[in-house]
Amino acid sequence: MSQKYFIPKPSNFSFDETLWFLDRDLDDVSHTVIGRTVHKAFRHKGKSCLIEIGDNGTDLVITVLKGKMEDQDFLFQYINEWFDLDRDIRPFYKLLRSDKDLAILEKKYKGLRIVGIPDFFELLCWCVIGQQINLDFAYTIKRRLVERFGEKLRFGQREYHVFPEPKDIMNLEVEELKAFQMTGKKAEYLIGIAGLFYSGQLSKEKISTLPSEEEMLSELMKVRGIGEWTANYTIMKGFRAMNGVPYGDSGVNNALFNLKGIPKKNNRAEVEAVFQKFEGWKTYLVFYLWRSLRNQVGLAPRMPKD
DNA sequence: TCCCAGGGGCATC
DNA sequence: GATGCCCATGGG
Repeated sequence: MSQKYFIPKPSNFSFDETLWFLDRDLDDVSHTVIGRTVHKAFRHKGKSCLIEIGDNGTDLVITVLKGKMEDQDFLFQYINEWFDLDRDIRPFYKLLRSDKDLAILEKKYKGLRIVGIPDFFELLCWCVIGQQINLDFAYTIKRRLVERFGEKLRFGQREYHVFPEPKDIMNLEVEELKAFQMTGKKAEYLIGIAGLFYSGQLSKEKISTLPSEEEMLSELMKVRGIGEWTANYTIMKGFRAMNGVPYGDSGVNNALFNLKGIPKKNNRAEVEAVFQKFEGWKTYLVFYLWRSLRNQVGLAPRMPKD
């Protein structure tokens, strides 16, 4: 008999939007969407397991498909962070309604919540890999890396992968990582970040205890390979920060061009002016703007030419 | 051929 | 602090 857990769904939460985001038309090795469920393999306290998350109407239903999950608190906390469940997002919708260009985001994507990346090491690796290249290519590189260095879990006909641990990356040579078609600099950053995690100089606990988002940003930006964009992306996706804005992000720029006609370049002041009205909910606005770039699964991004 | 992708480091002034 | 260049690859 497999273990099952239930987490009540909060109001203003759309599991379908969550699934849409996890799937999109991208090839993310970190999880697998099957029907109206998502499968994910991860490691906790040295043990690996595979879980399925589904929806019975009133609850999220978590089934442990393989391995054992003895730490229920960890599991619930993980899913809470992953799907941003314990947040009342009504104030965000109130702010959206106050902007005539953005009000449509509530109507179209009601119940969409931020989908995070709770594993801090995975998150930073993903940031570095994704810098400056298109998403399809970034997911391809990540898949190669995970399939090569991450633990494999087989269940049924499928093979799942756990993200590699710092010790699996820290002693690699730059040339080994360059073979995955990343730049030499990115290879250096990944190896360096893995070393910082292994030595304990960088950890989720350490960043979590900082008293403000500003201090998190400046601490993160001390790390080689982490600039303003990555630091903001990191506090958004890994620390549930509410005012992270990855300025310069092409997705944000494209969305604000589509919705508000704001230029895509040299637009810092105009972009800041939009976000200034969303104090306390800036991260949510970023996420909804990204959502607006794609319609449904399988459809190409909607990005008008200049 | 050129520019852009969910950038960042570095040299140079 | 701002500016320009480099990195590597795929797609338009």
